[in-house]
Amino acid sequence: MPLPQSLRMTRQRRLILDELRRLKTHPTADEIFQVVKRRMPRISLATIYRNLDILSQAGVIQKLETAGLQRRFDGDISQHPHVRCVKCGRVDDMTGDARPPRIERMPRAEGYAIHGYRLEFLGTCPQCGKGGGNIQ
Amino acid sequence: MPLPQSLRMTRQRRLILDELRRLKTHPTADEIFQVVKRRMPRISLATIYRNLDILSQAGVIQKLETAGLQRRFDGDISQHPHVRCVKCGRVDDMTGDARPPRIERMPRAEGYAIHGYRLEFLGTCPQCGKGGGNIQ
DNA sequence: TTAGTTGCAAACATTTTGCCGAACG
DNA sequence: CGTTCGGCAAAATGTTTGCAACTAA
Repeated sequence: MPLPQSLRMTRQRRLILDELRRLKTHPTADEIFQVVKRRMPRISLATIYRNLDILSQAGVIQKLETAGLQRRFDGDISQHPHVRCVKCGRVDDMTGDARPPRIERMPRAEGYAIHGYRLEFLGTCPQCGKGGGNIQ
Repeated sequence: MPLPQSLRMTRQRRLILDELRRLKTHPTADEIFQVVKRRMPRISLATIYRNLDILSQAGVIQKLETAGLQRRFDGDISQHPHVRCVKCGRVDDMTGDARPPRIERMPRAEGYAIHGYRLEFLGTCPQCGKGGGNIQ
């Protein structure tokens, strides 16, 4: 479904965008839903999905291409590396030197035109590190 | 669900493993199902899922952590880079120098213990490269 | 005024689970 | 012969869609 000719800033869209930008947790659609619902109780999950889709297509937010069955979103559209906790699935920003790694000796694939790559760090988050971690 | 004390090599498991190793396409569970069904028509999709899960837990196959809603599997358990076609979702092996990139200046994340990273190349596959490519 | 948007419910797609009879070792 | 496994159907999970009413511009 292509973007419409003009985008309206509805109360719902504004709120979704504000909350996504406020959260630093790279939330899933449902996590955004739970937060937004506190301020707008009758909002529907479908509205969340539709707006996340429209906003990411418009380049206002990022749909993260992190591994896993659930999609996560980021209000920060700058390209920066993420860590994913292998135990609970939580995603955080990497801090410090955010420079991407230099890839020497680019591998090839027969017939493919390579455009780029996606890098995701794996680790154990603070919560899961101590206490053994609950697999979510 | 933990692995049982002993694993049996049933006809179903054998067939799933053989077909997965034969295919070089990093198939989804359903794609394996379609292929296996030709030789064992009464097999169930649940059996495919259960066996793919058990075999990957046992380290016999790989559950790929590629982006996207659908999981893909690889009968080759060596760590090697993959390309994903951004147009059709197909996944192929990278050939040539398969050495992982050297990451200088490892970024950090507060409180995380970083174990490693996941690298996935993006590109356009031979089919999608010519003809504009059909979004699947 | 009208194209774009919402809430709701229902549909969809993928993966998981409970049950019980079958079969591997 | 005990444990593991398979087939089936149903459930669970995450996402998308059709539609009539509503609303921002």
